[in-house]
Amino acid sequence: METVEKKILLVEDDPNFGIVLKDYLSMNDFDVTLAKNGMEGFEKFKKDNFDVCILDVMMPYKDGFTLAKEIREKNEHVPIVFLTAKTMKEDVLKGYKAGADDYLNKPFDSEVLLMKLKAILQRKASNSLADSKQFEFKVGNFHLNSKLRFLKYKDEETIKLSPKENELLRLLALHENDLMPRELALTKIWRDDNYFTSRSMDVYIAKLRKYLKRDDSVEILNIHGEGFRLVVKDD
Amino acid sequence: METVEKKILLVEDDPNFGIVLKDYLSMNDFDVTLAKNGMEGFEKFKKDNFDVCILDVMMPYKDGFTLAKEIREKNEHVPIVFLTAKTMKEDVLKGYKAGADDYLNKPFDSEVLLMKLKAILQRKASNSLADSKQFEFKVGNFHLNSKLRFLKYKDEETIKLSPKENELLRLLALHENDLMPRELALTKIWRDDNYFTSRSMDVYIAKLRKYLKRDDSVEILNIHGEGFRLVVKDD
DNA sequence: ATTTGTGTTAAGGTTAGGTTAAACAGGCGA
DNA sequence: TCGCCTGTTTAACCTAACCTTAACACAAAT
Repeated sequence: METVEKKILLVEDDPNFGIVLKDYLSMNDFDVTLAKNGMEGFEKFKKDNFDVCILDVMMPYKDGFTLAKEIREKNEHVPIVFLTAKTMKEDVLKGYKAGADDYLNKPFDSEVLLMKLKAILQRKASNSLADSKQFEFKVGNFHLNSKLRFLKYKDEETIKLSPKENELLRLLALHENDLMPRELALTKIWRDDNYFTSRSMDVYIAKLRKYLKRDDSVEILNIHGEGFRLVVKDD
Repeated sequence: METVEKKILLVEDDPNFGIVLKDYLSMNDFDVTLAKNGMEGFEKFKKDNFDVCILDVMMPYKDGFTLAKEIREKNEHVPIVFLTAKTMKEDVLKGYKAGADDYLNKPFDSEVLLMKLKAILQRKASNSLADSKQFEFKVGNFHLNSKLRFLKYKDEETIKLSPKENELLRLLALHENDLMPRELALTKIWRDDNYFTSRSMDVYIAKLRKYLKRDDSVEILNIHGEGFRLVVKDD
């Protein structure tokens, strides 16, 4: 199993710098969405759930602070990091007032940014108590959202999952490339381990296999008498 | 009622600087405990509950990083701010690794420190606070004014909403693109969760769907047995 | 060879949800 | 007081979603 990459919203008006930073962060296993200005940034923010926002302060039309305030209105908790060329004290103060989590002066060391992001995300993760519940997975070219109960293939179709389908696939994903014991699913999902629930589970395995057929690199294998194995082949 | 002053543990080996900073923070309504070295700092940390720790990095015997690690072992969440004279990248990285919440280079502006402290404490506090009252939403091409109970489509018609319609749409908007659990609406709006209130809610969902029909990019989806999801598609 | 386990499809039953319309309730003006 | 308006609930009917069970075929283990 692989956890879904953390989503970053990067709002930066300088296209060159924006692309470079985006690529750098992507290389470091972040899922980066780049917006070219404050307007676009806010639109993108509303349409998705981000783990961190990185905002350039100086942008035409809508500066980083204004954007930050709008973002804060929609989401009180999402961490915000400002980038600025200025090292003016007023700006720094304004930034913290706007709800910044951190502050970086350009030019900054990309490794430092990485560290800050990691620190912020880690802090956030440990802040939420019920974080043991994991509900987003990347399985081959599929994306499983176990909270909203859907499976998406390559930004194409969205497949709605029934509660049982969803739970079963989630359990398989949690044990990706490893044995997911029959008994585990039966006790966790069906709360009973008998002939009929076991057959019911097989029916659901068949359903999941049908969904997963559209990606050759993903497969549910049976381990006779033991359970199932969700296999994801490398490309 | 007045909130109790926030407690700060300040660990700083330079006595002059330490006293000055302590007084400055005290004047700004913090309850500051000053320790002259890492050893003393850790002892004091164990004996009390602090809201923030401010640690000098360069101290004899036990440096700030080592102290931070010890503190983190005892308390995973307490925010830590480092002070350092050095501006070395290695130090900054080391700081974030040690679980820093923020980082300040000496000499720093005391007002900036104050801002950072406020930001850190506020963030921590608002993490536990309930959702703020929000009354205006943009949902696709609609504009919802929840205070005046109307819904407007593209500067065209103004649709008046009944109290229940309004509250329900507001709840959905607050959870845009995310699950709005059935139970949440029933307890928040209907104050009772039974068969009939649940059916009533379905009737209201139908009404809202009728309103939202004029914009193809907006849709209320059902998640069987869980609740509803207000989805706004990209253009 | 026989038993036990799995793959798969389809039928059946149950519950949740979509929708419309009628019933009900309270406020308000005639 | 009566009727009307508005908002809300209840009822009714229908479809969709979900899950189990049955049935039959095949595979694996013994």
